[in-house]
Amino acid sequence: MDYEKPNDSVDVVMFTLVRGRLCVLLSIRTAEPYLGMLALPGGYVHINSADPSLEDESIEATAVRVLREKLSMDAPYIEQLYTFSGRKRDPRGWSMSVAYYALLREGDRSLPAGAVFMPVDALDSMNPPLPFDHMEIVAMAVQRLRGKTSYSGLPLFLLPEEFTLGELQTVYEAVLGETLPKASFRRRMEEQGLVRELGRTRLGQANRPAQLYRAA
Amino acid sequence: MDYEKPNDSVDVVMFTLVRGRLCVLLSIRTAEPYLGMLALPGGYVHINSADPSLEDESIEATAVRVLREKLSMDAPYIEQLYTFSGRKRDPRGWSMSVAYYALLREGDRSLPAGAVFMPVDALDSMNPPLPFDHMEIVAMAVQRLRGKTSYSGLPLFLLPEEFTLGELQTVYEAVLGETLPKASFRRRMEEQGLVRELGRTRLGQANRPAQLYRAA
DNA sequence: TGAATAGTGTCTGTTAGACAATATAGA
DNA sequence: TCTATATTGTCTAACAGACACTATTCA
Repeated sequence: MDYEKPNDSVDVVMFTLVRGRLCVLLSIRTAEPYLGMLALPGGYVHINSADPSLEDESIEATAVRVLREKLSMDAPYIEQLYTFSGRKRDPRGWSMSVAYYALLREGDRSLPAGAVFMPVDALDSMNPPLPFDHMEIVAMAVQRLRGKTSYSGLPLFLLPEEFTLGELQTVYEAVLGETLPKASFRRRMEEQGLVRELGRTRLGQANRPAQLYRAA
Repeated sequence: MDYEKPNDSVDVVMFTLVRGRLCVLLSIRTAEPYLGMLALPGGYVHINSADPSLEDESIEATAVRVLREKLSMDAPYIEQLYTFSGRKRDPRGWSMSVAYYALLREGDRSLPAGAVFMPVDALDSMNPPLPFDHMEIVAMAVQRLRGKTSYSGLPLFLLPEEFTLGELQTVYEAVLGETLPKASFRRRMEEQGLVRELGRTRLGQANRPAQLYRAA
């Protein structure tokens, strides 16, 4: 194998909720190109044939390591999104980036310096826009998240471990960008067995207390 | 970038129908490792910073080139599946393979020497099994194909351009591995606007002739 | 008591599948 | 006419959304 090889890296779209809005984590770049600009956190794959204990087990391990090293974060959900490639996406030359998206629970948030949560619906009007093809990556991640939200319990990873059905519905609505009928939503959560009732309630509000649930 | 880099390659799961059965294309390996064994067709990404006209525009272009060069085939549909990675999947060392799956129309078939179409439901009992992690790749491709089949017109790419609704239903059933209710199937194709009636019929059978359709 | 949200029940239009009746070619 | 498949129509059970009624806490 003496041919030229692409640069292999990982980019992560980390979603979370901030005051009920769907946000992605952006990080200020500390190296060229685009030094100082906000971009998706990412990094190179680590390989070390001399000492395999120092290398990434797989590209997903790279993604997990990037989140841990650069942001001290451990996401409860991470999934491969798509692999972006070509000469033009990175000024350093032909590159391949395996994009992942991850979900972080609302409130799990001790952001290191240089990182921000940006509302997804504000990205379009961001100026300057995200470098590389990161806009495209985020767009695909949002599309995937919405798609899976419509038939799965994925948004459960955006909430604390205990939550009410009202809170869960609010999260679904934030992700999908539309309101949902209450009765149908509750029926669906029950019937699909996505949640488990705890038998405790959340008091302190001037209304009937809500049952607490966990992901099933 | 003076670190070690993974070997980047592409593997393609090419689906087609042979006598109504869903098959994948396997190709006899002409190089080590696993020389002489049946495996998914694949190849390395071509990069050439000296002469960009010789290089692959993207990893998808690599997949298309592999099909063309090694098999003289041009698939009407190709889509990225997943990226597999790690040290152990290839004895040559840490590697990354972007897997694609493609659909070929039934009948478009002038197979080069060393290539075969293997029924998907025969793969489990293949001995020796496919090398590398190709079994896993095919399994994921079948899963993706079935998933998309249940809500899209993907199997249209497995048929000749003109077909009857009966033929189309047979293809859906071959892909999904289950029979479908006729009336519902026809309603769905019409309502989702997946097909267009041509106004011509297919004669020659001892029964009422069927209308011919095309993908809409 | 009133406000606010939680939780539940009913109704209705839509739809997927079951079933079967009719249509039309060749043998 | 008979056989085989095409095509269409009807019925029904299941379900999603609309709507609204009841429940329960704090102010």
